Parts: sequence; C-alpha cells; structure tokens
Amino acid sequence: MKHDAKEKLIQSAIEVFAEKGYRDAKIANIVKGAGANIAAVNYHFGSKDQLFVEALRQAFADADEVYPSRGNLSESATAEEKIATLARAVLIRSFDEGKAGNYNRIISRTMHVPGSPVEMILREVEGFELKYLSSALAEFLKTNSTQLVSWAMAIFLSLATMITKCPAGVRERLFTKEPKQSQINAMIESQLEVIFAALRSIPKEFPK
Amino acid sequence: MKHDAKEKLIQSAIEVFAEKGYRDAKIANIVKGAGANIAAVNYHFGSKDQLFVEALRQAFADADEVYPSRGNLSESATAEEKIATLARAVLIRSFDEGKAGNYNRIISRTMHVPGSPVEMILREVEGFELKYLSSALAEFLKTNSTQLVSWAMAIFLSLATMITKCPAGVRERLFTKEPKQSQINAMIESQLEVIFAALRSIPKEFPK
DNA sequence: ATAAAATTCAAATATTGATTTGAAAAAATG
DNA sequence: CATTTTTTCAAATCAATATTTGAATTTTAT
Repeated sequence: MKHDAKEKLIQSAIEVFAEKGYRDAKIANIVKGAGANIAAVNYHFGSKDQLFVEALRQAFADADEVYPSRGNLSESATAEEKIATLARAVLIRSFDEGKAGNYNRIISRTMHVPGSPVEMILREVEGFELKYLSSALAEFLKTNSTQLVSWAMAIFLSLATMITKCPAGVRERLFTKEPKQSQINAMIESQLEVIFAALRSIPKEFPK
Repeated sequence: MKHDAKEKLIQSAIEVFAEKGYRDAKIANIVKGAGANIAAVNYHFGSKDQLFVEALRQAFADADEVYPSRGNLSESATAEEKIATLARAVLIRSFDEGKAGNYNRIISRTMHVPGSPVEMILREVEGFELKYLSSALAEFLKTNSTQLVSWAMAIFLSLATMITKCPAGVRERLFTKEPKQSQINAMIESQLEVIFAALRSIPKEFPK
C-alpha cells in the first residue's frame, strides 16, 4: 500500500521521540520500530530533522483529535470556560500513556534546551495552543499587560503539564498501580481547582 | 597552584552544562572555557560523566551557599515557614542569571530525559532538597498520604522552577529589560502567594 | 640540583550515529 | 510483457566528538 512505510516511520518516530527527546532518539531505533531499513528515514524524509517536523505535527494532530484543545466551545464562551476546556484537554493528554499522550511527552523532552536544530518547528506547533491560551488569559485577568499574561501562561502551563514533567520518582508515587478512568477524571478536576486558585491569586498589577 | 586547572574545568563545565544540558555540552567547549587542553577532562576526571557529577555537586553547593534552601530556620519552625523559605531560595536562584542560578538551569536542562547516563547523580543531588520539602509538605497538609504529598511536591516544584523552565518566548515577555532587585523581590513574593494559594487548594483526600 | 611525579599538549584513535551509494527487488505503467 | 519508476537493502562513507597516547614540560620532593 502506498505510503504505508512512510506512515509506519512517522508512528515509530513519534514513540521514540516521546521517550527519548530529539537528541537521544536514534534513527536506528526508529527504523527498527517501523520494520524498515536504516536508509529509510533519509529516503522518505531527507533527514532526521524533517522527520521530526512531520512526527511532531502528526503527534499534535493525534492528540488534538482525541482531546481537542478547544472542545466544541463557541467563540462566545467565557474566558473561564475556554481556560477550563483547554486545561482539561492538556491534563487528560498528560495522563494518557498511549498515543494521545505522545505530543505532551515530545514537547516536554525537547523544549528545555534552547538552540536545538528543531526549535523552530517546536515553537510553531506550540503556537497553535499558546496564542489561544494567551488571549483567553488576558480576558480572564481583565488585563492587556503582556507581562501579566505571560506570567499567567507560565503558571497555567506549569500546572497543566506537571504530570508529564515531574521527575520519575515523584510520578510513580503519585499513581496507584492502575488508576481507573474515574480516578483520573477526579484528579483532573482537582488539578483544575488548583490551576484556578493559582490564577486567581495573581495580583492585578505586575510587581514593580 | 594545585588543582587550579581542575577547578577551572569544573567552573567552565557548570556553565556549559547549564546552557546546553548534558548531551549538547561539548568537551571541546568546556576546555576552551577553562583555557585547558582537550585531553584535560579525561586526565582530571576520567570521563565526561564524572565531570558532570562533580560539576553538579559544585553547582548545588554554590547555589545553596548564596541562597541556602533552609535559611537559618530552626528545627522547630512551622511547616509554612520551611516551605516559604525553601520557595524563596529556589525562586531567587531561578531569577539569578549568574553563578548561583546554574544549578537550577542544569537541573531543568537534564531532568526531562529518563534513562540518561547521568540520571543517578541527578536524583541524588535533587534528593537533598526533595526529602526536606516532602516532610515540610506532609506537615503543612497534615497528612501522611504519600500520594497527596507527591502531588503537592509536583505543584510546588512546578511553580517554584517555572521561570527557569518556561519556553524562551514566554520568558522574554515576562521581564522588562533590566529588572531591578526590588522588582525581582516583589515578583518572588507574588509567586509565593501563588504557590500557597495552589497548595491550599489541594483537597484533604486524594481523589478516588 | 636532580630525580620522580604530575600535568599539559598536539596528534592519533575509537565510537557513535547520520547520511550516501549503487545494486537488487518490487511496483507501477504502457 | 517489457520498461520505467519507486522502494528497499547492506554496505560504505562522513561527521562529530569522546577518549587515548606518548612525548614534552612543569612541579614537587629529596
């Protein structure tokens, strides 16, 4: 079937990048996961960089399809609704150990080293959600201070992605063996409370 | 002078690891920064791994000397005081663009890829502060639920280290050109409010 | 001051991992 | 079916970087 190989490569790449980050992901691993030859990546994509680009786009699409970051909200929804909906999507993704969780994992394994060859695409794909978030937060805080909004974004993102990011030791202690979906949902709602408590405690004026 | 070269290497390594993380830090860069020969790292430390070990220990010592994570609190201080003191230390370090900020930067650039060759030492050094934090949080939350405490730790750490970690674009918008120390102090106090607001919103029981 | 030990150096080597190559196989096209 | 195009393959190459070497130099100890 046409492009079957190409798609298998993207899928395998998503998994390896999610586990290892960009730098520590080996092409040898990726092709093994796809049952392909070592030369396949360069044949189909030209380079590891370009494969990363496609993998990241696909990972985002996979995540956003299952848990769309804007839900089915209308434009007229309140800022609070938008923020809660986005937070739920990000949180549920970060609890997802399967396919829909890969986007969060890739981001959290690649965003922390500035100046990497893949930084541009990373910013581009992140941008989808960040712009939306930033306008919802400005509305929520009733401010147009860039500083205040950036601060709120940092708080929101820290708390919404902390599960994916927190050190392994902490993460293991957080979960029971097999958390049921109902427990995960309860945790998400609690974390949502935490996020709003944090956002509401942001002062009206940026500290001077 | 004895060990002068060794110390220069550690200092240079701290800076390069803080900027690039472990994987992207090049020995060639490190020795250049120390005015030493390319073979110096292996002569003095045996390998890049071992140099990382010493650099991380030293970076922590440097940070903790300037901003000690336990301040000068007595054992009998309240949990709230302990948490606030630790938070201030971590926050002020994360605003420090100089020597005392390197520890936070190294951690945030190396902790996110599990299974790296340096993971063990990373966990060991992190442990210094994590154990203390975890007992203070247990006391603050009046609980001995491991899950609840781990959750609180993740929240605390996310909010206390977010400055070092948030994506470059966000970080730049957060600061004015040259934030004065007084503004930084004000930001720290505000962020402390955010942290406590978040911690207080954690439910008494872990979600079931 | 001299011998031994420690350190520095430029060059060589080893290793890892990405990319290229050219032939073989498979698929598509007419 | 014959030919052209696409895809796969194992092996070769290339590039980056960590590590080793052995000679030269400097430092330390007697």
